[in-house]
Amino acid sequence: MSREIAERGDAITALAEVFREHGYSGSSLAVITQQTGLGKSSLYHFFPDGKRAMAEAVLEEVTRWFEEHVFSPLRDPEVPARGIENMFTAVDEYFRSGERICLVGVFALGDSRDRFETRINRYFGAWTEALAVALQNTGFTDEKAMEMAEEVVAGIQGGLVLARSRQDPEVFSRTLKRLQQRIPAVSR
Amino acid sequence: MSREIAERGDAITALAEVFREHGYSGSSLAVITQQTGLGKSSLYHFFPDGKRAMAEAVLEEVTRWFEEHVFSPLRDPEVPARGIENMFTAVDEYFRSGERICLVGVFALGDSRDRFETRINRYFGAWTEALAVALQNTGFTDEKAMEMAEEVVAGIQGGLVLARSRQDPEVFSRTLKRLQQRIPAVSR
DNA sequence: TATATACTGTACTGATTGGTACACACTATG
DNA sequence: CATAGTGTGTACCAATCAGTACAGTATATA
Repeated sequence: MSREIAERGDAITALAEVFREHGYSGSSLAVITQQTGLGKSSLYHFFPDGKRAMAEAVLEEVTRWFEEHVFSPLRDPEVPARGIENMFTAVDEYFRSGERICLVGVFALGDSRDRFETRINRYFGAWTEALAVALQNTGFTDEKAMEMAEEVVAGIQGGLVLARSRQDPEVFSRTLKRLQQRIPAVSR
Repeated sequence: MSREIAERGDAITALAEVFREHGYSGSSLAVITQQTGLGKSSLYHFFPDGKRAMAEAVLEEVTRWFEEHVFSPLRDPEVPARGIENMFTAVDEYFRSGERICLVGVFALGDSRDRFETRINRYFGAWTEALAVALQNTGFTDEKAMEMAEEVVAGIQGGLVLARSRQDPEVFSRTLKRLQQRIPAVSR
């Protein structure tokens, strides 16, 4: 019967793309099964608590990825400028230069906001604070660092919204470039 | 039977709040009837083409409002600085200093993106271009004006996303202030 | 090769979805 | 005060929703 045995990790990767594309309530089980290629039985095998658990797992994985590839390098006190540069390249790759949008942002604006408010809050909180730490380490005052960190994180989200709205990924690339130039330690 | 006779305009205003809060697919007819106080029969009386037509009407009304109160003043060649200042105050009021989010942004990130892509694109296109015109009239070169306009519109959207995500409207207020300070003609 | 565990297809459930039908009640006009 | 047009409540529809049950088939370990 079963040809290709799936793993939970693969399922999460596929689910992330579905939720990113359709939002939470737009991702019906029918859409999910079709787009992931996994039957209901497989999905409920990996996620016995259903659709909500699927979204939780996806949010957790996204946060984990950013923690490892973006937030953690930012907190390194040895080479703060490298952490910031790394953030811009990692973010550019992750969002495929503006062709992808931020799943956490999608959840934050959609009807799933209340359902996942803690995770959403933590994701953006961790990002902003890690970036502020890096900025402090490049010489910013605490206050200015927090201000700039907020500006950059908000700017990235806005760039994604605008790029998606105008169906022009270049908007995001330009936004990233502009933001990077506002940070002396990494602008060239 | 009917106590309070409703009008189409009132319905649109109420519908806007529902879609803003729950997104398109999150706004079931049950949610809509409950939150607007209008029965199905009233809704389908005003919008014979159903839910999709309700969302179209809301998008049209939002665009009309911004055209009148934001975009049009920006295009006035006589007093460009006043148009820009007006934009910041109008936007601050409209989004209730960060307690509200952008309905067009919600639609842009959600599953309704494809359904309303033309309207979404036009809204942000009109905003960016009107602002660019105003910036040119304050002395920016064409290129710099377009760049700055994109930065401001994206910044506003990002500020809204972050304010909602962190459940802290102040984030939006700070974002607005920062953006305004980047424009010489209106920073003080 | 035996057996336990991991995975999956098919068929169902009750609840909710967007939408329709139609009788009824308001209100504004003549 | 008659009557046309506007607005509304109730009851219904087929389709889809998330979730469950269960019999099956793969794979891993021994």
